[in-house]
Amino acid sequence: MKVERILSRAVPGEDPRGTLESYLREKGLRLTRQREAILEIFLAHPQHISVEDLYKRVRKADPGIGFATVYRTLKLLTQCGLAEERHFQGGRSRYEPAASEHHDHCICTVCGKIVEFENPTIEQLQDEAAEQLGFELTHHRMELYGICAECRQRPVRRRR
Amino acid sequence: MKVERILSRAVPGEDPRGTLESYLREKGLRLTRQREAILEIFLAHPQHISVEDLYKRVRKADPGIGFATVYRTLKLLTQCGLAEERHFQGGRSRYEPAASEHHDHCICTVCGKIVEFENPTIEQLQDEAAEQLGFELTHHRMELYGICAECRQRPVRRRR
DNA sequence: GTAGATGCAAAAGCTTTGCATGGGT
DNA sequence: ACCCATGCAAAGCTTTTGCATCTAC
Repeated sequence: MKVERILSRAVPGEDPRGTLESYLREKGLRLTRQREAILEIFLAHPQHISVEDLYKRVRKADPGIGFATVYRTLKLLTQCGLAEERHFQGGRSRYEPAASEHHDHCICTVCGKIVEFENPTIEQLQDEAAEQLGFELTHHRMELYGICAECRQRPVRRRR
Repeated sequence: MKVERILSRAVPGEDPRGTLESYLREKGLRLTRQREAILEIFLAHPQHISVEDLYKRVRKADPGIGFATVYRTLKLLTQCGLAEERHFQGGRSRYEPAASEHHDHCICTVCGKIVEFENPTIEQLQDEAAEQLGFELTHHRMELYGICAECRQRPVRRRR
Protein backbone atom coordinates (compact mmCIF):
# COMPACT_ATOMS: atom_id res chain seq x y z
CA MET A 1 0.00 0.00 0.00
CA LYS A 2 1.23 3.43 -0.83
CA VAL A 3 0.77 5.49 2.26
CA GLU A 4 1.71 9.04 1.42
CA ARG A 5 1.36 11.03 -1.72
CA ILE A 6 4.19 12.68 -3.48
CA LEU A 7 3.74 16.35 -2.79
CA SER A 8 4.41 17.57 -6.27
CA ARG A 9 1.20 17.07 -8.16
CA ALA A 10 2.52 17.61 -11.62
CA VAL A 11 1.22 14.88 -13.86
CA PRO A 12 4.17 13.77 -15.96
CA GLY A 13 3.95 15.27 -19.41
CA GLU A 14 1.13 17.64 -18.50
CA ASP A 15 1.41 21.01 -16.84
CA PRO A 16 -1.50 22.50 -14.93
CA ARG A 17 -0.95 25.97 -16.27
CA GLY A 18 -1.25 24.61 -19.78
CA THR A 19 -4.39 22.72 -18.84
CA LEU A 20 -5.95 25.90 -17.56
CA GLU A 21 -4.92 27.88 -20.62
CA SER A 22 -6.38 25.30 -22.99
CA TYR A 23 -9.59 25.18 -21.03
CA LEU A 24 -9.93 28.93 -21.05
CA ARG A 25 -9.20 29.21 -24.75
CA GLU A 26 -11.67 26.48 -25.56
CA LYS A 27 -14.41 28.21 -23.60
CA GLY A 28 -13.56 31.68 -24.80
CA LEU A 29 -12.51 32.73 -21.32
CA ARG A 30 -9.51 34.78 -20.27
CA LEU A 31 -6.29 34.21 -18.44
CA THR A 32 -6.05 37.01 -15.92
CA ARG A 33 -3.43 38.09 -13.44
CA GLN A 34 -5.74 36.88 -10.65
CA ARG A 35 -6.29 33.45 -12.13
CA GLU A 36 -2.58 32.96 -12.60
CA ALA A 37 -1.88 33.98 -9.03
CA ILE A 38 -4.59 31.79 -7.57
CA LEU A 39 -3.55 28.76 -9.59
CA GLU A 40 0.08 29.18 -8.63
CA ILE A 41 -0.58 29.53 -4.93
CA PHE A 42 -3.15 26.77 -4.98
CA LEU A 43 -0.69 24.36 -6.57
CA ALA A 44 2.14 25.40 -4.27
CA HIS A 45 0.12 24.56 -1.20
CA PRO A 46 0.68 20.98 -0.12
CA GLN A 47 -2.90 19.88 0.36
CA HIS A 48 -6.52 20.43 1.32
CA ILE A 49 -6.49 24.17 1.54
CA SER A 50 -9.60 25.95 2.76
CA VAL A 51 -11.00 28.77 0.68
CA GLU A 52 -10.27 31.21 3.45
CA ASP A 53 -6.68 30.07 3.78
CA LEU A 54 -6.13 30.28 0.05
CA TYR A 55 -7.69 33.74 0.04
CA LYS A 56 -5.30 34.91 2.74
CA ARG A 57 -2.28 33.58 0.91
CA VAL A 58 -3.39 35.04 -2.37
CA ARG A 59 -4.01 38.38 -0.70
CA LYS A 60 -0.49 38.40 0.62
CA ALA A 61 0.82 37.98 -2.90
CA ASP A 62 -1.65 40.39 -4.50
CA PRO A 63 -3.65 42.45 -2.01
CA GLY A 64 -6.23 43.57 -4.51
CA ILE A 65 -7.81 40.17 -5.05
CA GLY A 66 -11.30 39.67 -3.65
CA PHE A 67 -12.93 36.73 -1.97
CA ALA A 68 -15.39 36.26 -4.78
CA THR A 69 -12.62 35.85 -7.31
CA VAL A 70 -11.05 33.11 -5.25
CA TYR A 71 -14.35 31.27 -5.08
CA ARG A 72 -14.98 31.77 -8.77
CA THR A 73 -11.51 30.63 -9.72
CA LEU A 74 -11.72 27.52 -7.56
CA LYS A 75 -14.94 26.57 -9.32
CA LEU A 76 -13.17 27.12 -12.59
CA LEU A 77 -10.22 24.97 -11.56
CA THR A 78 -12.64 22.28 -10.48
CA GLN A 79 -14.39 22.41 -13.83
CA CYS A 80 -11.20 22.01 -15.78
CA GLY A 81 -10.13 19.12 -13.60
CA LEU A 82 -7.26 20.82 -11.79
CA ALA A 83 -8.93 20.95 -8.39
CA GLU A 84 -11.20 18.77 -6.34
CA GLU A 85 -13.61 19.93 -3.69
CA ARG A 86 -13.73 18.16 -0.34
CA HIS A 87 -16.10 18.44 2.57
CA PHE A 88 -14.49 17.07 5.65
CA GLN A 89 -16.06 17.11 9.06
CA GLY A 90 -17.25 20.57 9.98
CA GLY A 91 -18.79 21.71 6.76
CA ARG A 92 -16.52 24.27 5.21
CA SER A 93 -15.10 23.50 1.82
CA ARG A 94 -11.54 22.59 1.15
CA TYR A 95 -9.90 22.14 -2.20
CA GLU A 96 -6.95 20.10 -3.26
CA PRO A 97 -5.07 19.81 -6.51
CA ALA A 98 -6.58 17.03 -8.56
CA ALA A 99 -4.43 14.00 -8.13
CA SER A 100 -3.54 11.81 -11.01
CA GLU A 101 -4.50 8.88 -8.84
CA HIS A 102 -7.44 8.44 -6.57
CA HIS A 103 -6.76 8.45 -2.86
CA ASP A 104 -8.56 8.61 0.44
CA HIS A 105 -7.91 10.50 3.65
CA CYS A 106 -6.91 9.72 7.18
CA ILE A 107 -7.51 12.60 9.54
CA CYS A 108 -6.21 13.18 13.05
CA THR A 109 -9.03 14.36 15.27
CA VAL A 110 -6.56 16.00 17.65
CA CYS A 111 -4.17 18.03 15.48
CA GLY A 112 -6.13 17.97 12.25
CA LYS A 113 -3.34 16.39 10.23
CA ILE A 114 -4.50 14.85 6.98
CA VAL A 115 -2.65 11.95 5.43
CA GLU A 116 -3.54 10.65 2.02
CA PHE A 117 -3.43 7.00 1.18
CA GLU A 118 -4.76 4.50 -1.22
CA ASN A 119 -5.65 0.90 -0.78
CA PRO A 120 -6.57 -1.07 -3.86
CA THR A 121 -7.91 -3.96 -1.83
CA ILE A 122 -10.47 -1.75 -0.16
CA GLU A 123 -11.35 -0.19 -3.51
CA GLN A 124 -11.98 -3.60 -4.94
CA LEU A 125 -14.25 -4.54 -2.04
CA GLN A 126 -16.14 -1.28 -2.41
CA ASP A 127 -16.85 -2.09 -6.01
CA GLU A 128 -18.12 -5.48 -5.02
CA ALA A 129 -20.23 -4.10 -2.20
CA ALA A 130 -21.87 -1.57 -4.50
CA GLU A 131 -22.51 -4.22 -7.09
CA GLN A 132 -24.27 -6.39 -4.56
CA LEU A 133 -26.52 -3.45 -3.75
CA GLY A 134 -27.37 -3.11 -7.42
CA PHE A 135 -25.28 0.02 -7.87
CA GLU A 136 -22.87 0.86 -10.59
CA LEU A 137 -20.19 2.67 -8.65
CA THR A 138 -18.97 5.99 -10.00
CA HIS A 139 -16.92 7.31 -7.11
CA HIS A 140 -16.62 7.16 -3.38
CA ARG A 141 -15.49 8.95 -0.32
CA MET A 142 -13.68 7.35 2.52
CA GLU A 143 -12.32 9.16 5.51
CA LEU A 144 -10.71 7.51 8.48
CA TYR A 145 -10.68 9.51 11.68
CA GLY A 146 -8.34 8.73 14.51
CA ILE A 147 -5.43 9.94 16.57
CA CYS A 148 -2.03 10.12 14.94
CA ALA A 149 1.13 8.69 16.47
CA GLU A 150 2.46 12.13 17.39
CA CYS A 151 -0.68 13.14 19.20
CA ARG A 152 -0.84 9.91 21.12
CA GLN A 153 2.63 10.60 22.49
CA ARG A 154 2.06 14.26 23.10
CA PRO A 155 -1.59 14.56 23.99
CA VAL A 156 -2.05 18.31 24.21
CA ARG A 157 -1.86 19.88 20.79
CA ARG A 158 -3.90 22.51 19.18
CA ARG A 159 -6.01 21.79 16.15
CA ARG A 160 -4.50 23.05 12.93
CA MET B 1 -22.73 -9.02 4.09
CA LYS B 2 -25.87 -7.46 5.42
CA VAL B 3 -27.07 -5.15 2.73
CA GLU B 4 -30.06 -3.30 4.11
CA ARG B 5 -30.90 -2.15 7.55
CA ILE B 6 -34.03 -3.14 9.31
CA LEU B 7 -36.12 0.00 9.27
CA SER B 8 -37.28 -0.20 12.85
CA ARG B 9 -34.46 1.21 14.88
CA ALA B 10 -35.62 0.09 18.29
CA VAL B 11 -32.73 -1.47 20.08
CA PRO B 12 -34.10 -4.58 21.76
CA GLY B 13 -34.65 -3.95 25.41
CA GLU B 14 -34.14 -0.20 25.18
CA ASP B 15 -36.67 2.41 24.19
CA PRO B 16 -35.58 5.78 22.77
CA ARG B 17 -38.19 7.73 24.64
CA GLY B 18 -36.88 6.30 27.90
CA THR B 19 -33.33 7.13 26.88
CA LEU B 20 -34.32 10.73 26.28
CA GLU B 21 -36.22 10.95 29.55
CA SER B 22 -33.30 9.61 31.54
CA TYR B 23 -30.91 11.97 29.84
CA LEU B 24 -33.12 14.95 30.53
CA ARG B 25 -33.65 14.02 34.16
CA GLU B 26 -29.95 13.49 34.67
CA LYS B 27 -29.15 16.90 33.25
CA GLY B 28 -31.99 18.70 34.96
CA LEU B 29 -33.69 19.38 31.63
CA ARG B 30 -37.35 19.08 30.75
CA LEU B 31 -39.50 16.89 28.59
CA THR B 32 -41.66 19.20 26.56
CA ARG B 33 -44.46 18.72 24.09
CA GLN B 34 -42.08 19.85 21.33
CA ARG B 35 -39.32 17.44 22.24
CA GLU B 36 -41.76 14.57 22.35
CA ALA B 37 -43.17 15.48 18.97
CA ILE B 38 -39.77 15.91 17.37
CA LEU B 39 -38.44 12.66 18.75
CA GLU B 40 -41.49 10.75 17.60
CA ILE B 41 -41.45 12.10 14.09
CA PHE B 42 -37.70 11.76 13.85
CA LEU B 43 -37.86 8.07 14.81
CA ALA B 44 -40.81 7.41 12.53
CA HIS B 45 -38.92 8.66 9.51
CA PRO B 46 -37.01 5.85 7.82
CA GLN B 47 -33.66 7.49 7.39
CA HIS B 48 -31.36 10.44 6.83
CA ILE B 49 -33.85 13.21 7.26
CA SER B 50 -32.77 16.77 6.61
CA VAL B 51 -33.44 19.39 9.23
CA GLU B 52 -35.77 21.17 6.88
CA ASP B 53 -37.73 18.05 6.08
CA LEU B 54 -38.06 17.20 9.74
CA TYR B 55 -39.16 20.74 10.45
CA LYS B 56 -41.89 20.51 7.82
CA ARG B 57 -43.18 17.23 9.17
CA VAL B 58 -43.11 18.44 12.72
CA ARG B 59 -44.94 21.60 11.70
CA LYS B 60 -47.68 19.54 10.15
CA ALA B 61 -48.20 17.75 13.42
CA ASP B 62 -47.83 20.85 15.58
CA PRO B 63 -47.79 24.12 13.66
CA GLY B 64 -46.46 26.19 16.52
CA ILE B 65 -43.00 24.62 16.57
CA GLY B 66 -40.14 26.80 15.39
CA PHE B 67 -37.06 26.03 13.35
CA ALA B 68 -34.75 26.79 16.21
CA THR B 69 -36.42 24.23 18.42
CA VAL B 70 -35.92 21.55 15.81
CA TYR B 71 -32.24 22.40 15.60
CA ARG B 72 -31.88 22.53 19.35
CA THR B 73 -33.68 19.25 19.82
CA LEU B 74 -31.60 17.49 17.18
CA LYS B 75 -28.47 18.59 18.98
CA LEU B 76 -29.98 17.24 22.16
CA LEU B 77 -30.83 13.91 20.55
CA THR B 78 -27.30 13.73 19.21
CA GLN B 79 -25.88 14.37 22.65
CA CYS B 80 -27.89 11.63 24.26
CA GLY B 81 -26.93 9.20 21.54
CA LEU B 82 -30.29 8.89 19.82
CA ALA B 83 -29.32 10.69 16.64
CA GLU B 84 -26.30 10.95 14.40
CA GLU B 85 -25.41 13.85 12.17
CA ARG B 86 -24.35 13.23 8.58
CA HIS B 87 -22.95 15.50 5.94
CA PHE B 88 -23.42 13.99 2.54
CA GLN B 89 -22.44 15.66 -0.69
CA GLY B 90 -23.92 19.13 -0.93
CA GLY B 91 -23.34 20.37 2.56
CA ARG B 92 -26.62 20.49 4.35
CA SER B 93 -26.99 18.44 7.48
CA ARG B 94 -29.00 15.33 7.73
CA TYR B 95 -29.75 13.31 10.82
CA GLU B 96 -30.53 9.69 11.28
CA PRO B 97 -31.56 7.65 14.29
CA ALA B 98 -28.48 6.24 15.93
CA ALA B 99 -28.13 2.69 14.83
CA SER B 100 -27.17 -0.03 17.21
CA GLU B 101 -24.64 -1.14 14.64
CA HIS B 102 -22.29 0.86 12.52
CA HIS B 103 -23.05 1.09 8.83
CA ASP B 104 -22.00 2.96 5.71
CA HIS B 105 -23.95 4.48 2.87
CA CYS B 106 -24.41 3.87 -0.81
CA ILE B 107 -26.02 6.78 -2.59
CA CYS B 108 -27.59 6.96 -6.02
CA THR B 109 -26.41 10.07 -7.82
CA VAL B 110 -29.50 10.08 -10.03
CA CYS B 111 -32.48 9.62 -7.71
CA GLY B 112 -30.76 10.28 -4.39
CA LYS B 113 -31.69 6.94 -2.89
CA ILE B 114 -29.57 6.00 0.11
CA VAL B 115 -28.97 2.38 0.99
CA GLU B 116 -27.22 1.42 4.19
CA PHE B 117 -24.84 -1.46 4.38
CA GLU B 118 -22.05 -2.84 6.39
CA ASN B 119 -19.03 -4.80 5.38
CA PRO B 120 -16.83 -6.18 8.12
CA THR B 121 -14.06 -7.05 5.71
CA ILE B 122 -13.71 -3.45 4.63
CA GLU B 123 -13.86 -2.32 8.25
CA GLN B 124 -11.04 -4.66 9.10
CA LEU B 125 -8.92 -3.35 6.24
CA GLN B 126 -9.63 0.22 7.28
CA ASP B 127 -8.31 -0.54 10.73
CA GLU B 128 -5.18 -2.00 9.25
CA ALA B 129 -4.70 0.88 6.85
CA ALA B 130 -4.99 3.42 9.66
CA GLU B 131 -2.57 1.46 11.77
CA GLN B 132 0.00 1.47 9.01
CA LEU B 133 -0.32 5.24 8.89
CA GLY B 134 0.33 5.41 12.62
CA PHE B 135 -3.26 6.23 13.49
CA GLU B 136 -5.44 4.79 16.15
CA LEU B 137 -8.76 4.69 14.38
CA THR B 138 -11.78 6.08 16.21
CA HIS B 139 -14.37 6.21 13.47
CA HIS B 140 -14.75 6.56 9.75
CA ARG B 141 -16.99 7.64 6.99
CA MET B 142 -17.47 5.78 3.78
CA GLU B 143 -19.89 6.74 1.08
CA LEU B 144 -20.19 4.98 -2.23
CA TYR B 145 -21.74 6.99 -5.04
CA GLY B 146 -23.19 5.37 -8.10
CA ILE B 147 -26.31 4.70 -10.10
CA CYS B 148 -28.86 2.31 -8.70
CA ALA B 149 -30.38 -0.53 -10.67
CA GLU B 150 -33.70 1.27 -11.05
CA CYS B 151 -32.12 4.39 -12.46
CA ARG B 152 -30.00 2.45 -14.89
CA GLN B 153 -33.15 0.93 -16.36
CA ARG B 154 -35.15 4.12 -16.31
CA PRO B 155 -32.63 6.86 -16.90
CA VAL B 156 -34.74 9.96 -16.44
CA ARG B 157 -35.71 10.38 -12.84
CA ARG B 158 -35.76 13.41 -10.67
CA ARG B 159 -33.55 13.68 -7.64
CA ARG B 160 -35.37 13.07 -4.38
C1' DG C 1 -14.02 47.69 -29.03
C1' DT C 2 -16.27 43.97 -26.86
C1' DA C 3 -17.28 40.33 -24.00
C1' DG C 4 -15.67 38.45 -20.07
C1' DA C 5 -13.47 39.26 -15.20
C1' DT C 6 -12.98 41.78 -11.08
C1' DG C 7 -13.98 43.97 -6.56
C1' DC C 8 -17.09 45.40 -3.66
C1' DA C 9 -21.12 44.91 -1.23
C1' DA C 10 -25.37 42.98 -0.87
C1' DA C 11 -27.91 38.75 -0.90
C1' DA C 12 -28.66 34.02 -0.13
C1' DG C 13 -28.54 29.63 2.30
C1' DC C 14 -28.07 27.23 6.54
C1' DT C 15 -27.44 27.34 11.48
C1' DT C 16 -27.02 29.59 15.97
C1' DT C 17 -28.10 32.99 19.46
C1' DG C 18 -30.51 36.76 22.26
C1' DC C 19 -34.43 37.86 24.50
C1' DA C 20 -39.01 38.24 26.28
C1' DT C 21 -42.49 34.99 27.21
C1' DG C 22 -44.37 30.47 28.19
C1' DG C 23 -44.42 26.10 30.70
C1' DG C 24 -42.40 21.70 33.37
C1' DT C 25 -41.24 20.22 37.65
C1' DA D 1 -41.76 29.94 42.00
C1' DC D 2 -37.87 28.75 39.61
C1' DC D 3 -35.52 27.89 35.61
C1' DC D 4 -35.47 25.80 31.50
C1' DA D 5 -37.54 25.83 26.79
C1' DT D 6 -39.76 28.13 23.20
C1' DG D 7 -40.73 31.20 19.21
C1' DC D 8 -39.45 34.80 16.87
C1' DA D 9 -36.23 37.62 14.81
C1' DA D 10 -31.74 38.99 14.45
C1' DA D 11 -27.10 37.69 13.90
C1' DG D 12 -23.28 34.55 12.18
C1' DC D 13 -20.90 32.02 8.67
C1' DT D 14 -19.86 30.49 4.38
C1' DT D 15 -20.78 30.94 -0.38
C1' DT D 16 -23.05 33.25 -4.35
C1' DT D 17 -24.73 37.08 -7.09
C1' DG D 18 -25.53 41.91 -9.04
C1' DC D 19 -23.46 45.64 -10.90
C1' DA D 20 -20.38 49.25 -12.26
C1' DT D 21 -15.78 49.24 -13.66
C1' DC D 22 -11.73 47.30 -15.61
C1' DT D 23 -9.05 44.46 -18.87
C1' DA D 24 -7.56 40.58 -21.85
C1' DC D 25 -8.16 39.46 -26.29
